[in-house]
Order: sequence, then C-alpha cells, then structure tokens
Amino acid sequence: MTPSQEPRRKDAVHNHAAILAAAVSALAEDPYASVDAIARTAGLSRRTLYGHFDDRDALIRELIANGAQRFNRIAEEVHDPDARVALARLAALLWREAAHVQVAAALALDEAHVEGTAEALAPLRRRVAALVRQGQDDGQFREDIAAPTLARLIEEVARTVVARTDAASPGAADLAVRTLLSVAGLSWRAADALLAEHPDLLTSPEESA
Amino acid sequence: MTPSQEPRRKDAVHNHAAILAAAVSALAEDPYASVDAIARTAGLSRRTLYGHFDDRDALIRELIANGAQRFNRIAEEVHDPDARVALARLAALLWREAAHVQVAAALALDEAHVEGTAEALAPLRRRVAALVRQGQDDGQFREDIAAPTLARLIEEVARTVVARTDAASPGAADLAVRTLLSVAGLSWRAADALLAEHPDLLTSPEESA
DNA sequence: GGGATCTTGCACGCTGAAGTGCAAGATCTA
DNA sequence: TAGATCTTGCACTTCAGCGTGCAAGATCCC
Repeated sequence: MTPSQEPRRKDAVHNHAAILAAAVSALAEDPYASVDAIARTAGLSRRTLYGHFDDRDALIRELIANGAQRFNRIAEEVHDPDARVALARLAALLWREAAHVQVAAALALDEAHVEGTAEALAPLRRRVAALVRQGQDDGQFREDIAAPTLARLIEEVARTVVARTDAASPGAADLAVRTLLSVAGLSWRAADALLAEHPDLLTSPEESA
Repeated sequence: MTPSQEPRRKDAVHNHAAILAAAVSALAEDPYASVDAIARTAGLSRRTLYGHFDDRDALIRELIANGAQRFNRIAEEVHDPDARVALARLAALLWREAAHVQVAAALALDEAHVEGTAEALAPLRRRVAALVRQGQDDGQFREDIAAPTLARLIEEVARTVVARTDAASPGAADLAVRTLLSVAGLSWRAADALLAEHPDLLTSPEESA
C-alpha cells in the first residue's frame, strides 16, 4: 500500500530484491521451501531475511503482488482481434515468466494463499474469460463446454503445462501454446495452420540468431 | 509381498481398511494431512493407527500399492481397436476412481514418493504410451508432438482435470473425456461426434435410470 | 466366561521450521 | 572518517507432527 520508503541503503534495497528473486526460484522448485532455504538461495542469512520481511507470509504476499502485476500487465498487452491468436499469444508471453508462473500456480493451490492469489490475478482471469466468450461467439472455440468452465479448464491446463514442463527444453513454449489451442477446441492441424500463419507466436520471442 | 496374515480379529481387519479409506479421502483433500487427521477421519485414535502401520510411510506405500493395482487393472480392461475410443474409455473408467486418482496424483508429485508411484503405475503408463503410438500411427492423434511427450502431456492433463474438478458435479466425467481427446489432437466437433457414436462412454457408466 | 486381541489416552522424546533479542562486526554514505 | 544502517551468528522459545511405552479398558472369539 505504501511503496514509498524513507531512504534505504542500496545494499539493503539490493538484498530485498535478491530475497524476492531467490524466493521465486526456490519456491518454483519446492513450494514448501523453508525461509532458511530461501535466504540461503539469496546468499543471505535467515536472520537477515527477517529484517526485510515481518514473516514468511509477508514475503509470500509481496511475491504474489509482484507476480500478479507482471501477469496482469501481460494480459493487457494482448490485443489480437482473433481470439485464437490472442490466446496463443497470451500463453506465449506468459511462458517467458515461467518461473513466476510456477510459483503463482503453487501458491494458488496452497490453501493458505488461495484467496490472495485469486484476488491478485483477477484481471488476468477476466481477460481469459473474455477471450473464451469471444472465441465461442466467433465460432472458433469449442461450444460443448460452457464458457466459465472452459475458461477455468484453460487456466488449469495452462498451470499444469507450465509447472510440469521443463521450461528450458526447446519447443516447450510451442507445446504449451499448442496444448491450449487444443483445449480450446481446435484440431491439431488447425492449430498448426494458425501458428504457421503467425510465426511470431513460435519459439523465441526475441529476434535472436 | 506377504498378504497372508495369521488370523486377525475382524474389527482389526475392518479398522485397517477403514484407515486406508480414510487416508484416501483425507489425502485427496490435503496431500499433507497429518497422521492424526487420517486416524481421526477413520474414527480412530492416532495411537491405533500406529498399531496397523509401522509409520506414515508404510501407510502411504500400502496406499500406492492399492491404487496402482486398481488403475493397472483398469488399463488392462480397455481393448477397443480404435485408439480414440480406448483413450476415452480409459479416462471414463479412471474417473470412477477419482478419489484414488487424486491421491495417486498428489503422491506422484511428492518428492518423497515419486519413485514408488512411478514404478507402481508403470503398467498404466505403458498402456497410455502404447495408445498414443497407435493413435498416431492410425493418423487419429496429433503428430506435431512426439509420442513420448504427448503421452506425458496426456497424463499430466488427466491428472489435473481429475484433481481440480469437482467429481460430484454432473458432466464432470464428460469434461475429462472431452479434454483428453482434445489434447490428443481431435477437434471438439470430432470428439463430440465420436462420443455420439459411443454413448456408453458418456456420463454414468452404470445403466441407472 | 475367560483369555487373547485391540483400542485408547497420556506421557514422553525427537525433529524441523518459525520467529525474536542481542551484540559484534561489516558496509554504506554523507 | 564517523555515524547510521545492515548483516550475521547464536542462543532461545514456540509449535506441530512423528513415533513409542505403558497400563487400563473394550471387544472379540472360542
């Protein structure tokens, strides 16, 4: 609520960020990583962590807030008029935040934080729901499953694919995108054709060699 | 290994089973349910549970063995020559074991028991892998994803759908079946048509009114 | 009924993780 | 460089969950 702080030393600022980053990677591996493990991952002592966060929960809450902001921003970036393309793009963009998504997914399933994450991710959820409705209205998405259910299904499958796939392996992002289009109702050939028409949705989002 | 026991009192036998059943339902809700919670769910004291199982791990192992046997038996039951139908039927049959599947899924993700569950479920896994290969050979399943990857994807999605769906809600089983066919590469209309041709795959497996 | 078998409550001990206080030392910043 | 700000190690408390010993009472089975 009050992001402004009285002037802090730069190493403190740095460490605060380092702890959050460490929490992302540690929790992505083990959703129940201890405070000690997180601190150590950040190269700091457990005691120091408590200088930055009141308790474990405060850390988690800040993590959620951070992640949600990223995701919701991404959701706003997607503007394609074609719901299929929009869904694919959303998936591709979120893929780049894989580690963050994994943590968010884990926390979203953790009884203790369901509420918080649900609330924070509401904008992203709304975007998905809107996409699904549009996709169905345009006759591009499946109609054998009611829109809210389908939206939820897509969320869950996305969660799973991100969480249970080695993000580093080549083609992993493609697999995620293709899977979501399939769940949305497209045949694999239709999805394939769609991606062929939109090469920007494939593989590396940066135009590296 | 030695299921035969010297004669045990019938209440003891009953309680042993009750504990296993309680473990299924308790762990389905909370994968980290305590021994105490499980015992209480069975209407027994924690102390009694330790009379039936050496420790928590022994309980879990017996649970895995039980569940795996059910699943593997189901996997053997499926004989349809059409891979699409076979996959759908497999999903439909497994759905009836939802609670057991949930536990197995949770345990399969738990670092401490991955190995055990993986081994126990190998037959089911092989069946899925074979189905996928056949489906691809017959040109019915997607070919944009390599067979082993697709098999894994189907497993993961199945896991998710079962775990994250209210098994009691009407049509939940249908949703699971349709989702898996989609992931296999079918368009939703193709899946719909397939299910229309095989009404026995839909809804209640028993022929109730 | 009576002996064997179970169940139960309670009191332990053990472990791991959370969170705190404090004083000494390291690091920034003005 | 000096004072403010951080970091750290260590000792401590709390708490929850696991696993055990034991004796008293309940239940079963012959």
